[in-house]
Amino acid sequence: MSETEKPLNFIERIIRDDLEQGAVKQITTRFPPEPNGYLHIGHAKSICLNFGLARDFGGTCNLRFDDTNPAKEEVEYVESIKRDVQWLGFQWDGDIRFTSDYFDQLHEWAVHLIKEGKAFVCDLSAEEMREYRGGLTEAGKDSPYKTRTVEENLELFEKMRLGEFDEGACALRVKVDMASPNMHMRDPVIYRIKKASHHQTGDKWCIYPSYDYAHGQSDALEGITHSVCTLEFEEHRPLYEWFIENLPVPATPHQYEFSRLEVNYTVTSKRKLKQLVDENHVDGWDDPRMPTVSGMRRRGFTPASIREFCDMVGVTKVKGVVDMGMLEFAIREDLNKNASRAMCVLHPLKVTLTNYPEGQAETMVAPGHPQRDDFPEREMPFTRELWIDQDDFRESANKKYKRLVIGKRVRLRNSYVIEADECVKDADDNIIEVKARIIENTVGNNPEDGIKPKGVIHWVSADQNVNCEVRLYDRLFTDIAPDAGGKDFLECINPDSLEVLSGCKAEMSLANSGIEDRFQFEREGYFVQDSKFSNPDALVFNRVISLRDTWGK
RNA sequence: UGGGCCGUCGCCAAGCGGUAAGGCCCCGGGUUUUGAUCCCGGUAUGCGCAGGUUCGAAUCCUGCCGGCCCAGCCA
Repeated sequence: MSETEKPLNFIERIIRDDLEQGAVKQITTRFPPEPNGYLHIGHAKSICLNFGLARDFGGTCNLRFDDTNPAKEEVEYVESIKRDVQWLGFQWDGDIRFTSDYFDQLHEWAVHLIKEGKAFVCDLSAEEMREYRGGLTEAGKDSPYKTRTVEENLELFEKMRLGEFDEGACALRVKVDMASPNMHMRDPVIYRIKKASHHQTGDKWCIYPSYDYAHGQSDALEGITHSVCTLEFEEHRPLYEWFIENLPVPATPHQYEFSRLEVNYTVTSKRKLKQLVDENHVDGWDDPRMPTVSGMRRRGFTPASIREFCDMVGVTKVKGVVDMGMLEFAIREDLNKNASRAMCVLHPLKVTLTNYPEGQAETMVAPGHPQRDDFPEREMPFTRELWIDQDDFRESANKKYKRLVIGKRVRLRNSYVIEADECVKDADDNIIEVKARIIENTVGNNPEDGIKPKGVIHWVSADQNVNCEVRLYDRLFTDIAPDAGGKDFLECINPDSLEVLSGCKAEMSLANSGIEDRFQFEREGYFVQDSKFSNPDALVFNRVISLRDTWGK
């Protein structure tokens, strides 16, 4: 019992201690995406972490859009993010929050900092500011505008707010320490002019708070106890704390950092993902090959499998790259347990059973799931002409090949054992038909002559089946680290990442499947009915993931 | 080169001074009307390296080495 308990990660341990020591009564976390792109697998980890923490420790988790940069943000993104969070199985506490909800308070506190002599309006240009900031090894120097009086700063800041200055003409900066070895402490900008209308506040503002200034204060306003973010914000923590100490905020949240999730053979950079979409390398943000939450949804991943994957990889401060195989394991594990089985022939090859009467048909019955009895049985007609997969027949083969070979037997899944006699070829020497015979009385029984077939193949009646299109996906990139420095990730794109198969033949039970229904096409893999291209008259299935294959096709 | 952080099996990851969990991958074997699933078994005398403290060190100390991040009016 206790030996199977999962050890707590470092953040869970901090929370457990805070709760035990009474540092906090109840925890509140938040997932704070910027609505400037679609969520990807890395965000999924953050979502699972933040919402999971709240769930496991009896707290709550907010969804807050960090919308301080109207130039890059859009409502389309906030809508997709809301949908993705819910699809993943989480519900935020109360209403959706926006950092922009706090613009008034944030502005008021900026004025407060000015009055305290801790903030000033700086007229340095961006380039000048960079020069004054100094370098990694040398201290920066004070802005010549740092000595402006409180009154002057108040007046200038008000003029900024009123739109009297052009973008970039000046910015509000906080007086921290130009000599700090931490670059973020060198009098950072907390308000800048951006004459862009905002998706939430419209044209009310033309000055917007910076992330560093807005984030911690928003956390404080929402009563966030544990503000969890990724490693690159580690150096921002002293600044985060500086604001909390220097402003009359209602709470004292604390920031903790963990390493972001990366998966090999893919990219998780919003910029690159957006580029793939904008330059049409993929079919939109929800292309089934994309590592976005919407792409994975369309690909056929289940929310549970993504949660399980995030759980498997753990939470640490170690930068690492998780093997794609782990993600594949998570979805296979879920679908193996929960997807109903079906047969679908991807590359049809006709088999004519010469000893089976024309016009005759019997009904074969197959379990919906081999290990579960709560799935309804499937019925399928068996007829003289069938489809099997081209890969499942060879004129001759060595003994390792366990499928249909001339002169040999094979079991048709859930049906008869058959033996091949000959094959028919076209003018180009392509095999276009196999002539075979059923072995009598082998449905549910082994052949009476004791010659058992080596293998089992799937099939579909050539008379009654469901025609469909099947889309096979492979990894979007051929390089194990398309994101790694130096290379152009676009050149790593796998030209064969999508293979569209039309004229596939599926068993009749798939005729009434619905959008996003998932199946295991036996011996092939897991498939989902595509939410974009599939319709009742033209079914389209996406391969979520192939079956584990230790033989290698 | 200033500062911050990180180095335990091919990949994730436990371990918090008492003698290296687990998962993925991989390799054997068993069951099987899916070359799937499932079930058994195997895989670090060693924890970046070198010293030191200790009866005892992945865990403590010292010094190195390696990697990542920071000089946006992005988040």
